[in-house]
Amino acid sequence: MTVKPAVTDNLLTPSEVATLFRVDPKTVTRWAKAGKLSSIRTLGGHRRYLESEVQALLQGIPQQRGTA
Amino acid sequence: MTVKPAVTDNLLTPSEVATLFRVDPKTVTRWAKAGKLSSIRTLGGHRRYLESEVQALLQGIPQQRGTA
DNA sequence: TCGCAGTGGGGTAATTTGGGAC
DNA sequence: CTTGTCCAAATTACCCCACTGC
Repeated sequence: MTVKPAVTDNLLTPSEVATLFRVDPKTVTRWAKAGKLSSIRTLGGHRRYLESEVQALLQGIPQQRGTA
Repeated sequence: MTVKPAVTDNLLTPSEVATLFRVDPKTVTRWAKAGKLSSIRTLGGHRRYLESEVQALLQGIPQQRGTA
């Protein structure tokens, strides 16, 4: 059934995502605040992003919501 | 986090590519719109170009499509 | 505990976008 | 046909400082 293994739910730091997109870490934070990127927060308030999410976005794959 | 594997191509900003080609950023944008240049967008809509692609073009290496 | 690098928050300047026209 | 410049708006980059993460 061509079951895809794990989704590599690896967490990336703002600088990691920023490097991937060639933007400023602050910009990545802005995306998270804008709700364009899913973010997990540490107990200290820092954000962490899903690598799978970032990879999908890099490929130009929008968030598929509702496959009606 | 200071070092990261280069699993992704280096991305250039419109002004970077424009400087490399000695043209206006607007012209670079037109190339992207014309499909002559591969480009990925940031979540904000800004374009980022592959340095490998630009370098290849700068060297006069046309994109072989169709192998006709 | 200390220190270093990274991160968050706010604000401002610079860049990029989009379309139309010459 | 291609390139450069005008307009307005949106997005991004860099400044400060205080705190987090390791």
